[in-house]
Amino acid sequence: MNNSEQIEGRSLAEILKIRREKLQKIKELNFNPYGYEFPKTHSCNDVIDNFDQLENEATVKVAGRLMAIRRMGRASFCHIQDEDGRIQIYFQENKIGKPGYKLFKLLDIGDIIGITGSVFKTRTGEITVAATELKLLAKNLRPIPIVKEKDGNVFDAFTDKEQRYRQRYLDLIVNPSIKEVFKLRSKIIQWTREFLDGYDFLEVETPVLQPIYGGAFAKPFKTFYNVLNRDFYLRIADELYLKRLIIGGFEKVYEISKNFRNEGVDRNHNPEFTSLEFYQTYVDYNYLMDFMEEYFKFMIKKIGKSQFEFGEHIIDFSNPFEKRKMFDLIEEYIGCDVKPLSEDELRSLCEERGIEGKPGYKYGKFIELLFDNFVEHHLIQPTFVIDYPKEISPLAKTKRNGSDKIVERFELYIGGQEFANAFTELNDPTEQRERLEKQSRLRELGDEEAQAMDIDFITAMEYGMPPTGGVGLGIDRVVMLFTNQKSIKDVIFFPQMRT
RNA sequence: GGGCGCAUAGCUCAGUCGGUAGAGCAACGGCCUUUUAAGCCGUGGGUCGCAGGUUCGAUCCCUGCUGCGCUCACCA
Repeated sequence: MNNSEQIEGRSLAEILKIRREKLQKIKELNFNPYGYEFPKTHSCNDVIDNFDQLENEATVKVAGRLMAIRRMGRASFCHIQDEDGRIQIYFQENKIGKPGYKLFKLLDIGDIIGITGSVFKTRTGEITVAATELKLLAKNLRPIPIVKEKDGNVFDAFTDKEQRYRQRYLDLIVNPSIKEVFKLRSKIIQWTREFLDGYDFLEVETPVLQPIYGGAFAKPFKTFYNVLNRDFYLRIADELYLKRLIIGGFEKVYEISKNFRNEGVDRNHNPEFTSLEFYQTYVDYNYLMDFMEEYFKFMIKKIGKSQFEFGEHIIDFSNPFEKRKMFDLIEEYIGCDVKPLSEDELRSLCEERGIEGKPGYKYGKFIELLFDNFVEHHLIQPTFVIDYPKEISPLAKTKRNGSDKIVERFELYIGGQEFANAFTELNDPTEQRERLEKQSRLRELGDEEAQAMDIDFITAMEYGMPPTGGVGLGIDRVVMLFTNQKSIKDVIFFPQMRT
Protein backbone atom coordinates (compact mmCIF):
# COMPACT_ATOMS: atom_id res chain seq x y z
CA MET A 1 0.00 0.00 0.00
CA ASN A 2 2.63 2.48 1.01
CA ASN A 3 4.75 1.53 -1.93
CA SER A 4 1.99 1.93 -4.46
CA GLU A 5 1.09 5.28 -2.93
CA GLN A 6 4.63 6.43 -3.49
CA ILE A 7 4.52 5.31 -7.08
CA GLU A 8 1.21 7.03 -7.68
CA GLY A 9 2.50 9.99 -5.75
CA ARG A 10 5.34 10.57 -8.08
CA SER A 11 3.09 11.52 -10.95
CA LEU A 12 0.56 13.15 -8.68
CA ALA A 13 3.33 15.07 -7.00
CA GLU A 14 3.61 17.62 -9.74
CA ILE A 15 -0.09 18.32 -9.81
CA LEU A 16 -0.14 18.63 -6.04
CA LYS A 17 2.80 20.97 -6.11
CA ILE A 18 1.17 23.19 -8.72
CA ARG A 19 -2.04 23.35 -6.69
CA ARG A 20 -0.12 24.44 -3.60
CA GLU A 21 1.68 27.07 -5.60
CA LYS A 22 -1.69 28.39 -6.73
CA LEU A 23 -2.84 28.41 -3.13
CA GLN A 24 0.19 30.54 -2.30
CA LYS A 25 -0.52 32.94 -5.17
CA ILE A 26 -4.12 33.31 -4.03
CA LYS A 27 -2.92 34.25 -0.57
CA GLU A 28 -0.46 36.71 -2.06
CA LEU A 29 -3.35 38.36 -3.90
CA ASN A 30 -4.99 38.82 -0.48
CA PHE A 31 -7.80 36.35 -1.07
CA ASN A 32 -8.66 33.86 1.67
CA PRO A 33 -8.67 30.45 0.01
CA TYR A 34 -10.87 29.02 2.77
CA GLY A 35 -13.91 31.17 3.35
CA TYR A 36 -15.88 31.37 6.58
CA GLU A 37 -19.41 31.54 5.24
CA PHE A 38 -21.43 32.31 2.20
CA PRO A 39 -25.09 33.26 2.51
CA LYS A 40 -26.58 31.49 -0.49
CA THR A 41 -29.86 32.86 -1.72
CA HIS A 42 -30.62 30.00 -4.08
CA SER A 43 -29.61 26.46 -4.87
CA CYS A 44 -28.62 25.70 -8.44
CA ASN A 45 -32.00 24.14 -9.05
CA ASP A 46 -33.79 27.11 -7.47
CA VAL A 47 -32.23 29.40 -10.03
CA ILE A 48 -33.24 27.15 -12.89
CA ASP A 49 -36.74 26.55 -11.56
CA ASN A 50 -37.38 30.24 -10.93
CA PHE A 51 -35.69 31.61 -14.00
CA ASP A 52 -38.68 33.66 -15.12
CA GLN A 53 -38.71 35.67 -11.88
CA LEU A 54 -34.97 35.92 -11.57
CA GLU A 55 -33.99 36.88 -15.08
CA ASN A 56 -32.44 40.28 -15.47
CA GLU A 57 -33.44 41.59 -12.09
CA ALA A 58 -32.38 39.85 -8.97
CA THR A 59 -28.91 39.30 -7.69
CA VAL A 60 -28.46 35.70 -6.68
CA LYS A 61 -25.85 34.02 -4.55
CA VAL A 62 -25.10 30.42 -5.35
CA ALA A 63 -22.35 28.17 -4.11
CA GLY A 64 -20.93 24.80 -4.96
CA ARG A 65 -18.07 22.78 -6.27
CA LEU A 66 -16.49 23.74 -9.56
CA MET A 67 -16.99 20.76 -11.87
CA ALA A 68 -16.08 22.08 -15.30
CA ILE A 69 -14.22 25.08 -16.69
CA ARG A 70 -14.21 26.35 -20.26
CA ARG A 71 -11.79 29.21 -20.50
CA MET A 72 -11.89 31.60 -23.45
CA GLY A 73 -9.43 34.36 -22.72
CA ARG A 74 -11.19 37.21 -20.96
CA ALA A 75 -14.43 35.31 -20.45
CA SER A 76 -15.10 31.78 -19.30
CA PHE A 77 -17.90 29.38 -18.53
CA CYS A 78 -17.97 26.97 -15.63
CA HIS A 79 -20.37 24.62 -13.95
CA ILE A 80 -20.78 24.44 -10.23
CA GLN A 81 -22.51 21.59 -8.46
CA ASP A 82 -24.37 21.76 -5.20
CA GLU A 83 -26.24 19.07 -3.33
CA ASP A 84 -29.07 18.76 -5.80
CA GLY A 85 -27.97 20.19 -9.09
CA ARG A 86 -25.64 22.12 -11.31
CA ILE A 87 -25.68 25.49 -12.87
CA GLN A 88 -23.51 27.28 -15.38
CA ILE A 89 -21.55 30.34 -14.29
CA TYR A 90 -20.29 32.99 -16.69
CA PHE A 91 -17.20 34.93 -15.76
CA GLN A 92 -16.40 38.04 -17.76
CA GLU A 93 -13.36 40.07 -16.89
CA ASN A 94 -15.05 43.40 -17.39
CA LYS A 95 -17.99 42.35 -15.22
CA ILE A 96 -16.18 40.78 -12.34
CA GLY A 97 -13.17 43.09 -12.45
CA LYS A 98 -9.51 42.41 -13.01
CA PRO A 99 -8.70 41.16 -9.49
CA GLY A 100 -11.73 38.86 -9.54
CA TYR A 101 -10.77 37.47 -12.90
CA LYS A 102 -7.24 36.98 -11.71
CA LEU A 103 -8.57 34.90 -8.84
CA PHE A 104 -10.79 32.99 -11.25
CA LYS A 105 -7.77 32.09 -13.35
CA LEU A 106 -6.22 30.42 -10.34
CA LEU A 107 -9.21 28.15 -9.77
CA ASP A 108 -9.23 24.42 -10.41
CA ILE A 109 -11.94 21.90 -10.96
CA GLY A 110 -12.85 20.76 -7.47
CA ASP A 111 -12.69 24.17 -5.82
CA ILE A 112 -15.67 25.27 -3.79
CA ILE A 113 -16.79 28.78 -4.65
CA GLY A 114 -19.53 31.25 -3.93
CA ILE A 115 -20.88 33.37 -6.74
CA THR A 116 -22.86 36.57 -6.69
CA GLY A 117 -24.38 37.49 -10.00
CA SER A 118 -27.36 37.95 -12.28
CA VAL A 119 -29.33 35.32 -14.09
CA PHE A 120 -29.58 35.11 -17.86
CA LYS A 121 -29.92 32.66 -20.69
CA THR A 122 -27.07 32.07 -23.09
CA ARG A 123 -27.31 32.06 -26.84
CA THR A 124 -27.80 28.31 -26.70
CA GLY A 125 -30.52 28.66 -24.09
CA GLU A 126 -28.76 27.53 -20.94
CA ILE A 127 -29.73 29.28 -17.75
CA THR A 128 -26.56 30.85 -16.39
CA VAL A 129 -25.39 33.08 -13.59
CA ALA A 130 -23.19 35.94 -14.76
CA ALA A 131 -20.76 36.47 -11.94
CA THR A 132 -20.22 39.93 -10.52
CA GLU A 133 -18.37 38.59 -7.52
CA LEU A 134 -16.39 35.46 -6.81
CA LYS A 135 -15.57 34.14 -3.38
CA LEU A 136 -13.28 31.19 -2.94
CA LEU A 137 -14.62 29.02 -0.13
CA ALA A 138 -12.27 26.04 -0.27
CA LYS A 139 -9.26 25.50 -2.47
CA ASN A 140 -8.96 22.03 -3.95
CA LEU A 141 -5.47 20.58 -3.62
CA ARG A 142 -6.07 17.16 -5.16
CA PRO A 143 -7.46 16.49 -8.63
CA ILE A 144 -10.90 14.89 -8.81
CA PRO A 145 -11.81 12.49 -11.62
CA ILE A 146 -13.35 14.33 -14.53
CA VAL A 147 -16.54 12.94 -15.97
CA LYS A 148 -18.03 14.49 -19.08
CA GLU A 149 -21.36 14.02 -20.67
CA LYS A 150 -23.03 14.74 -23.96
CA ASP A 151 -26.49 13.73 -25.14
CA GLY A 152 -26.83 11.41 -22.20
CA ASN A 153 -23.57 9.65 -22.98
CA VAL A 154 -21.13 9.65 -20.09
CA PHE A 155 -17.46 9.78 -20.89
CA ASP A 156 -14.73 8.46 -18.66
CA ALA A 157 -17.10 7.64 -15.84
CA PHE A 158 -15.49 7.12 -12.47
CA THR A 159 -16.21 3.43 -12.12
CA ASP A 160 -13.48 1.77 -10.10
CA LYS A 161 -15.50 0.08 -7.38
CA GLU A 162 -12.68 -0.16 -4.94
CA GLN A 163 -11.95 3.53 -5.11
CA ARG A 164 -15.62 4.44 -5.12
CA TYR A 165 -16.21 2.53 -1.87
CA ARG A 166 -13.00 3.53 -0.19
CA GLN A 167 -13.36 7.19 -1.09
CA ARG A 168 -17.13 7.49 -1.08
CA TYR A 169 -16.92 11.27 -0.89
CA LEU A 170 -15.28 11.26 -4.32
CA ASP A 171 -17.94 8.91 -5.61
CA LEU A 172 -20.63 11.28 -4.34
CA ILE A 173 -18.94 14.28 -5.94
CA VAL A 174 -18.27 12.68 -9.28
CA ASN A 175 -21.29 10.39 -9.54
CA PRO A 176 -23.98 12.55 -7.99
CA SER A 177 -26.76 10.25 -9.19
CA ILE A 178 -25.84 7.75 -6.47
CA LYS A 179 -27.09 10.31 -3.98
CA GLU A 180 -30.58 9.28 -4.99
CA VAL A 181 -30.01 5.82 -3.58
CA PHE A 182 -28.89 7.22 -0.25
CA LYS A 183 -31.65 9.78 -0.15
CA LEU A 184 -34.17 7.02 -0.65
CA ARG A 185 -32.44 5.02 2.06
CA SER A 186 -32.94 7.90 4.42
CA LYS A 187 -36.57 8.20 3.37
CA ILE A 188 -37.20 4.51 3.86
CA ILE A 189 -35.95 4.73 7.42
CA GLN A 190 -37.98 7.87 7.98
CA TRP A 191 -41.12 6.24 6.55
CA THR A 192 -40.51 3.16 8.64
CA ARG A 193 -40.62 5.35 11.72
CA GLU A 194 -43.66 7.17 10.40
CA PHE A 195 -45.46 3.87 9.84
CA LEU A 196 -44.70 2.46 13.27
CA ASP A 197 -45.27 5.75 15.06
CA GLY A 198 -48.66 5.83 13.36
CA TYR A 199 -49.49 2.68 15.29
CA ASP A 200 -48.23 4.16 18.57
CA PHE A 201 -45.00 2.20 18.70
CA LEU A 202 -42.30 3.55 20.95
CA GLU A 203 -38.84 3.89 19.49
CA VAL A 204 -36.22 2.73 21.97
CA GLU A 205 -32.50 2.18 22.27
CA THR A 206 -30.90 -0.91 23.73
CA PRO A 207 -27.25 -1.85 24.32
CA VAL A 208 -24.88 -2.35 21.44
CA LEU A 209 -22.28 -3.62 23.88
CA GLN A 210 -23.61 -6.81 25.41
CA PRO A 211 -22.14 -9.23 27.94
CA ILE A 212 -24.00 -12.12 26.30
CA TYR A 213 -25.01 -11.97 22.67
CA GLY A 214 -28.28 -13.49 21.58
CA GLY A 215 -31.41 -13.23 19.52
CA ALA A 216 -29.89 -14.67 16.36
CA PHE A 217 -27.52 -17.31 15.10
CA ALA A 218 -24.26 -15.63 14.25
CA LYS A 219 -20.67 -15.23 15.25
CA PRO A 220 -20.12 -12.01 17.17
CA PHE A 221 -17.42 -9.39 17.31
CA LYS A 222 -15.74 -9.60 20.63
CA THR A 223 -14.23 -6.81 22.65
CA PHE A 224 -12.85 -6.36 26.13
CA TYR A 225 -14.16 -4.08 28.79
CA ASN A 226 -11.19 -3.17 30.93
CA VAL A 227 -13.00 -1.84 33.99
CA LEU A 228 -15.18 -4.92 34.30
CA ASN A 229 -12.31 -7.15 33.28
CA ARG A 230 -14.44 -9.25 30.98
CA ASP A 231 -15.34 -9.86 27.37
CA PHE A 232 -18.19 -8.02 25.74
CA TYR A 233 -19.80 -8.51 22.38
CA LEU A 234 -21.22 -6.18 19.79
CA ARG A 235 -24.86 -7.09 19.39
CA ILE A 236 -25.89 -9.54 16.70
CA ALA A 237 -29.54 -8.64 17.39
CA ASP A 238 -31.50 -6.59 19.86
CA GLU A 239 -34.29 -9.10 20.36
CA LEU A 240 -33.66 -10.12 23.94
CA TYR A 241 -33.46 -6.54 25.17
CA LEU A 242 -36.62 -5.48 23.38
CA LYS A 243 -38.41 -8.40 24.99
CA ARG A 244 -37.22 -7.22 28.39
CA LEU A 245 -38.99 -3.94 27.62
CA ILE A 246 -42.14 -5.84 26.69
CA ILE A 247 -41.91 -7.60 30.05
CA GLY A 248 -41.47 -4.19 31.64
CA GLY A 249 -44.84 -3.14 30.30
CA PHE A 250 -44.27 -1.37 27.02
CA GLU A 251 -46.76 -2.81 24.56
CA LYS A 252 -45.30 -1.73 21.24
CA VAL A 253 -41.59 -1.07 20.85
CA TYR A 254 -39.17 -0.87 18.00
CA GLU A 255 -35.52 -0.19 17.41
CA ILE A 256 -33.65 0.55 14.24
CA SER A 257 -30.30 -0.88 15.09
CA LYS A 258 -26.88 -1.52 13.71
CA ASN A 259 -26.08 -5.17 14.23
CA PHE A 260 -22.69 -6.75 13.87
CA ARG A 261 -21.92 -10.22 12.63
CA ASN A 262 -18.46 -11.61 12.39
CA GLU A 263 -19.00 -13.37 9.11
CA GLY A 264 -18.24 -13.24 5.43
CA VAL A 265 -18.69 -10.15 3.33
CA ASP A 266 -20.50 -10.53 0.03
CA ARG A 267 -23.07 -8.90 -2.19
CA ASN A 268 -25.76 -9.42 0.43
CA HIS A 269 -23.81 -9.20 3.66
CA ASN A 270 -21.91 -6.47 5.41
CA PRO A 271 -20.54 -7.22 8.88
CA GLU A 272 -22.27 -4.11 10.15
CA PHE A 273 -25.84 -3.77 8.95
CA THR A 274 -29.09 -2.09 9.83
CA SER A 275 -32.16 -3.90 10.97
CA LEU A 276 -35.53 -3.02 12.32
CA GLU A 277 -36.98 -5.08 15.12
CA PHE A 278 -40.41 -4.41 16.53
CA TYR A 279 -42.51 -6.17 19.12
CA GLN A 280 -46.17 -5.87 19.81
CA THR A 281 -47.97 -7.46 22.71
CA TYR A 282 -51.09 -9.59 22.42
CA VAL A 283 -50.65 -10.40 18.74
CA ASP A 284 -49.37 -13.47 16.95
CA TYR A 285 -47.57 -14.11 13.70
CA ASN A 286 -50.79 -14.09 11.70
CA TYR A 287 -51.36 -10.52 12.73
CA LEU A 288 -47.75 -9.70 11.93
CA MET A 289 -48.01 -11.03 8.40
CA ASP A 290 -50.87 -8.68 7.68
CA PHE A 291 -48.99 -5.91 9.40
CA MET A 292 -45.85 -6.49 7.33
CA GLU A 293 -47.89 -6.50 4.18
CA GLU A 294 -49.36 -3.21 5.25
CA TYR A 295 -45.87 -1.89 5.93
CA PHE A 296 -44.77 -2.68 2.39
CA LYS A 297 -47.96 -1.21 0.96
CA PHE A 298 -47.25 1.93 2.98
CA MET A 299 -43.72 2.10 1.61
CA ILE A 300 -44.69 1.64 -2.04
CA LYS A 301 -47.35 4.27 -1.66
CA LYS A 302 -44.72 6.67 -0.35
CA ILE A 303 -42.40 5.78 -3.20
CA GLY A 304 -45.22 6.11 -5.65
CA LYS A 305 -45.16 2.87 -7.61
CA SER A 306 -46.03 -0.74 -7.00
CA GLN A 307 -43.71 -2.57 -9.36
CA PHE A 308 -39.98 -2.65 -8.86
CA GLU A 309 -37.25 -3.92 -11.07
CA PHE A 310 -34.95 -5.98 -8.90
CA GLY A 311 -32.10 -7.63 -10.74
CA GLU A 312 -33.67 -9.75 -13.44
CA HIS A 313 -37.09 -9.71 -11.78
CA ILE A 314 -40.03 -7.40 -11.55
CA ILE A 315 -41.43 -7.42 -8.05
CA ASP A 316 -45.10 -6.61 -7.93
CA PHE A 317 -46.47 -5.42 -4.64
CA SER A 318 -50.01 -4.90 -5.82
CA ASN A 319 -51.03 -8.52 -5.26
CA PRO A 320 -51.60 -10.01 -1.81
CA PHE A 321 -48.44 -11.63 -0.45
CA GLU A 322 -48.46 -15.40 -0.64
CA LYS A 323 -48.40 -17.52 2.51
CA ARG A 324 -46.78 -20.91 2.12
CA LYS A 325 -45.82 -23.54 4.63
CA MET A 326 -42.14 -24.31 4.63
CA PHE A 327 -42.72 -28.06 4.33
CA ASP A 328 -45.17 -27.64 1.46
CA LEU A 329 -42.66 -25.55 -0.45
CA ILE A 330 -39.95 -28.14 0.06
CA GLU A 331 -42.32 -30.80 -1.21
CA GLU A 332 -43.22 -28.66 -4.20
CA TYR A 333 -39.64 -28.04 -5.24
CA ILE A 334 -38.00 -31.37 -4.47
CA GLY A 335 -41.04 -33.49 -5.24
CA CYS A 336 -41.25 -35.41 -2.04
CA ASP A 337 -42.96 -34.97 1.29
CA VAL A 338 -40.33 -34.60 3.99
CA LYS A 339 -42.77 -34.32 6.89
CA PRO A 340 -42.67 -38.01 7.80
CA LEU A 341 -38.91 -38.35 7.42
CA SER A 342 -36.58 -38.94 10.32
CA GLU A 343 -33.32 -37.14 10.84
CA ASP A 344 -31.33 -39.96 9.25
CA GLU A 345 -33.69 -40.12 6.29
CA LEU A 346 -33.32 -36.37 5.83
CA ARG A 347 -29.56 -36.69 5.93
CA SER A 348 -29.61 -39.33 3.18
CA LEU A 349 -32.08 -37.27 1.16
CA CYS A 350 -29.73 -34.30 1.28
CA GLU A 351 -26.81 -36.46 0.25
CA GLU A 352 -28.82 -37.91 -2.63
CA ARG A 353 -29.47 -34.38 -3.80
CA GLY A 354 -25.82 -33.52 -3.65
CA ILE A 355 -25.84 -31.32 -0.61
CA GLU A 356 -24.14 -32.03 2.63
CA GLY A 357 -24.79 -30.76 6.09
CA LYS A 358 -22.02 -29.87 8.43
CA PRO A 359 -21.06 -32.28 11.18
CA GLY A 360 -23.52 -32.08 14.02
CA TYR A 361 -26.44 -31.13 11.77
CA LYS A 362 -29.72 -32.18 13.21
CA TYR A 363 -33.28 -32.56 11.96
CA GLY A 364 -34.10 -28.88 11.75
CA LYS A 365 -30.83 -27.99 10.07
CA PHE A 366 -31.46 -30.53 7.32
CA ILE A 367 -34.88 -29.06 6.67
CA GLU A 368 -33.29 -25.65 6.47
CA LEU A 369 -30.61 -26.99 4.16
CA LEU A 370 -33.20 -28.36 1.76
CA PHE A 371 -35.12 -25.10 1.88
CA ASP A 372 -32.06 -22.94 1.29
CA ASN A 373 -30.86 -25.05 -1.61
CA PHE A 374 -34.04 -25.88 -3.43
CA VAL A 375 -36.71 -23.39 -2.48
CA GLU A 376 -35.35 -20.00 -1.50
CA HIS A 377 -34.28 -18.75 -4.92
CA HIS A 378 -37.71 -19.55 -6.37
CA LEU A 379 -39.52 -17.15 -4.07
CA ILE A 380 -39.53 -14.05 -6.21
CA GLN A 381 -42.83 -12.33 -5.48
CA PRO A 382 -43.38 -11.43 -1.83
CA THR A 383 -44.00 -14.68 0.00
CA PHE A 384 -44.39 -15.47 3.66
CA VAL A 385 -42.84 -18.81 4.42
CA ILE A 386 -44.49 -20.11 7.57
CA ASP A 387 -44.12 -22.80 10.21
CA TYR A 388 -40.47 -23.58 10.76
CA PRO A 389 -38.82 -26.44 12.62
CA LYS A 390 -38.65 -25.71 16.32
CA GLU A 391 -35.06 -26.82 16.50
CA ILE A 392 -33.85 -23.87 14.49
CA SER A 393 -36.22 -21.40 16.16
CA PRO A 394 -35.46 -21.35 19.88
CA LEU A 395 -37.29 -18.11 20.56
CA ALA A 396 -40.54 -18.94 18.78
CA LYS A 397 -43.68 -20.42 20.25
CA THR A 398 -44.77 -23.93 19.41
CA LYS A 399 -47.40 -24.09 16.69
CA ARG A 400 -50.87 -24.38 18.14
CA ASN A 401 -52.97 -27.28 16.85
CA GLY A 402 -50.04 -28.81 15.05
CA SER A 403 -46.88 -30.79 15.27
CA ASP A 404 -44.80 -30.29 18.36
CA LYS A 405 -41.78 -29.93 16.09
CA ILE A 406 -43.10 -26.80 14.42
CA VAL A 407 -43.20 -23.23 15.61
CA GLU A 408 -45.22 -20.19 14.67
CA ARG A 409 -42.64 -18.37 12.64
CA PHE A 410 -42.49 -16.75 9.24
CA GLU A 411 -39.84 -15.34 7.01
CA LEU A 412 -40.66 -12.95 4.22
CA TYR A 413 -38.96 -13.69 0.93
CA ILE A 414 -38.74 -11.28 -1.98
CA GLY A 415 -36.60 -11.69 -5.06
CA GLY A 416 -35.26 -14.98 -3.72
CA GLN A 417 -33.92 -13.35 -0.59
CA GLU A 418 -34.92 -13.25 3.02
CA PHE A 419 -36.18 -9.88 4.14
CA ALA A 420 -37.86 -10.48 7.46
CA ASN A 421 -38.03 -13.04 10.21
CA ALA A 422 -40.85 -13.13 12.75
CA PHE A 423 -42.37 -15.23 15.45
CA THR A 424 -45.19 -15.58 17.78
CA GLU A 425 -42.72 -15.12 20.60
CA LEU A 426 -42.17 -17.83 23.12
CA ASN A 427 -43.28 -16.48 26.50
CA ASP A 428 -43.06 -19.61 28.62
CA PRO A 429 -39.86 -19.21 30.67
CA THR A 430 -39.60 -22.92 31.48
CA GLU A 431 -39.70 -23.88 27.85
CA GLN A 432 -37.45 -20.99 26.94
CA ARG A 433 -34.88 -22.21 29.42
CA GLU A 434 -35.02 -25.73 27.99
CA ARG A 435 -34.66 -24.44 24.45
CA LEU A 436 -31.66 -22.30 25.30
CA GLU A 437 -30.12 -25.15 27.26
CA LYS A 438 -30.39 -27.25 24.14
CA GLN A 439 -28.65 -24.46 22.25
CA SER A 440 -25.92 -24.38 24.88
CA ARG A 441 -25.31 -28.07 24.39
CA LEU A 442 -25.00 -27.56 20.64
CA ARG A 443 -22.59 -24.79 21.37
CA GLU A 444 -20.50 -27.04 23.54
CA LEU A 445 -20.47 -29.52 20.69
CA GLY A 446 -18.84 -26.88 18.55
CA ASP A 447 -21.72 -25.01 16.92
CA GLU A 448 -20.31 -21.51 17.19
CA GLU A 449 -23.59 -19.98 16.15
CA ALA A 450 -25.81 -21.72 18.62
CA GLN A 451 -27.39 -19.28 21.01
CA ALA A 452 -26.03 -18.63 24.44
CA MET A 453 -27.95 -19.16 27.64
CA ASP A 454 -28.99 -15.78 28.96
CA ILE A 455 -30.06 -16.36 32.54
CA ASP A 456 -31.02 -12.76 33.06
CA PHE A 457 -33.38 -12.98 30.12
CA ILE A 458 -34.99 -16.14 31.49
CA THR A 459 -35.33 -14.48 34.87
CA ALA A 460 -37.05 -11.56 33.22
CA MET A 461 -39.46 -13.88 31.47
CA GLU A 462 -40.24 -15.63 34.75
CA TYR A 463 -41.83 -12.39 35.90
CA GLY A 464 -44.34 -12.89 33.10
CA MET A 465 -44.12 -11.87 29.48
CA PRO A 466 -47.37 -11.17 27.67
CA PRO A 467 -48.07 -12.96 24.41
CA THR A 468 -46.12 -11.01 21.83
CA GLY A 469 -45.36 -10.97 18.16
CA GLY A 470 -42.01 -9.73 16.91
CA VAL A 471 -40.40 -9.02 13.57
CA GLY A 472 -36.86 -8.42 12.39
CA LEU A 473 -36.47 -6.73 9.03
CA GLY A 474 -33.25 -6.16 7.08
CA ILE A 475 -33.31 -2.50 6.21
CA ASP A 476 -30.33 -2.65 3.87
CA ARG A 477 -32.11 -5.24 1.80
CA VAL A 478 -35.27 -3.19 1.68
CA VAL A 479 -33.20 -0.32 0.34
CA MET A 480 -31.57 -2.62 -2.20
CA LEU A 481 -34.97 -3.77 -3.35
CA PHE A 482 -36.48 -0.32 -3.75
CA THR A 483 -33.38 1.14 -5.41
CA ASN A 484 -32.56 -1.93 -7.53
CA GLN A 485 -29.02 -2.27 -6.26
CA LYS A 486 -27.30 -5.61 -6.65
CA SER A 487 -24.79 -5.11 -3.88
CA ILE A 488 -25.28 -4.13 -0.27
CA LYS A 489 -22.11 -2.06 -0.72
CA ASP A 490 -24.11 0.26 -2.92
CA VAL A 491 -26.63 1.08 -0.21
CA ILE A 492 -24.12 1.59 2.60
CA PHE A 493 -22.04 4.77 2.44
CA PHE A 494 -18.91 3.18 3.84
CA PRO A 495 -19.03 -0.58 3.30
CA GLN A 496 -16.51 -2.80 4.96
CA MET A 497 -13.28 -3.08 2.99
CA ARG A 498 -10.05 -4.86 3.75
CA THR A 499 -7.39 -2.64 5.15
C1' G B 1 -12.39 -20.59 2.74
C1' G B 2 -12.79 -22.70 -2.90
C1' G B 3 -13.14 -21.44 -8.26
C1' C B 4 -12.86 -17.74 -12.17
C1' G B 5 -11.42 -12.83 -13.61
C1' C B 6 -9.07 -8.05 -13.08
C1' A B 7 -4.75 -4.64 -11.33
C1' U B 8 -0.78 -0.01 -17.14
C1' A B 9 -0.54 8.17 -16.21
C1' G B 10 -4.90 11.85 -11.42
C1' C B 11 -9.55 9.42 -14.28
C1' U B 12 -11.26 6.08 -18.47
C1' C B 13 -8.76 2.70 -21.35
C1' A B 14 -5.30 0.76 -25.50
C1' G B 15 -0.76 -1.99 -26.10
C1' U B 16 3.76 -4.99 -26.18
C1' C B 17 3.11 -13.21 -30.05
C1' G B 18 9.30 -11.10 -24.17
C1' G B 19 13.44 -5.91 -26.45
C1' U B 20 11.24 -1.09 -20.05
C1' A B 21 4.73 1.87 -23.19
C1' G B 22 0.32 5.01 -26.01
C1' A B 23 -4.65 7.74 -26.54
C1' G B 24 -8.67 10.83 -24.68
C1' C B 25 -9.86 13.67 -20.51
C1' A B 26 -7.30 16.20 -16.46
C1' A B 27 -2.50 19.15 -15.64
C1' C B 28 1.17 22.99 -17.48
C1' G B 29 2.43 27.21 -21.35
C1' G B 30 0.17 30.17 -25.43
C1' C B 31 -4.38 32.22 -28.43
C1' C B 32 -9.50 33.09 -27.77
C1' U B 33 -15.40 37.92 -24.19
C1' U B 34 -21.99 33.34 -25.23
C1' U B 35 -18.90 28.24 -24.39
C1' U B 36 -20.83 23.46 -23.04
C1' A B 37 -17.36 16.15 -24.20
C1' A B 38 -15.56 24.30 -26.19
C1' G B 39 -11.71 24.82 -29.95
C1' C B 40 -6.62 25.53 -31.84
C1' C B 41 -0.96 25.27 -31.04
C1' G B 42 2.67 23.38 -27.76
C1' U B 43 4.69 20.73 -23.09
C1' G B 44 5.29 17.55 -19.05
C1' G B 45 3.58 13.20 -16.54
C1' G B 46 4.40 5.93 -15.78
C1' U B 47 10.34 1.02 -11.54
C1' C B 48 2.87 -1.31 -16.28
C1' G B 49 -0.20 -3.70 -7.82
C1' C B 50 3.98 -6.14 -4.56
C1' A B 51 7.82 -10.06 -4.11
C1' G B 52 10.36 -13.92 -6.27
C1' G B 53 11.49 -17.25 -10.62
C1' U B 54 12.63 -18.38 -15.91
C1' U B 55 15.47 -15.45 -19.58
C1' C B 56 20.96 -12.09 -22.44
C1' G B 57 16.54 -9.17 -21.43
C1' A B 58 10.01 -9.39 -17.99
C1' U B 59 4.93 -4.68 -17.88
C1' C B 60 4.02 -9.26 -20.95
C1' C B 61 5.59 -16.15 -19.30
C1' C B 62 5.59 -18.96 -14.25
C1' U B 63 4.95 -18.99 -8.71
C1' G B 64 3.57 -16.62 -4.31
C1' C B 65 1.31 -12.38 -1.99
C1' U B 66 -2.07 -8.09 -1.62
C1' G B 67 -6.48 -5.62 -3.14
C1' C B 68 -11.01 -5.53 -5.92
C1' G B 69 -15.04 -7.92 -8.78
C1' C B 70 -18.03 -12.25 -10.00
C1' U B 71 -19.36 -16.99 -8.14
C1' C B 72 -19.82 -21.15 -4.73
C1' A B 73 -19.62 -22.23 0.34
C1' C B 74 -20.88 -19.70 4.71
C1' C B 75 -24.64 -16.45 6.40
C1' A B 76 -31.17 -16.61 10.20
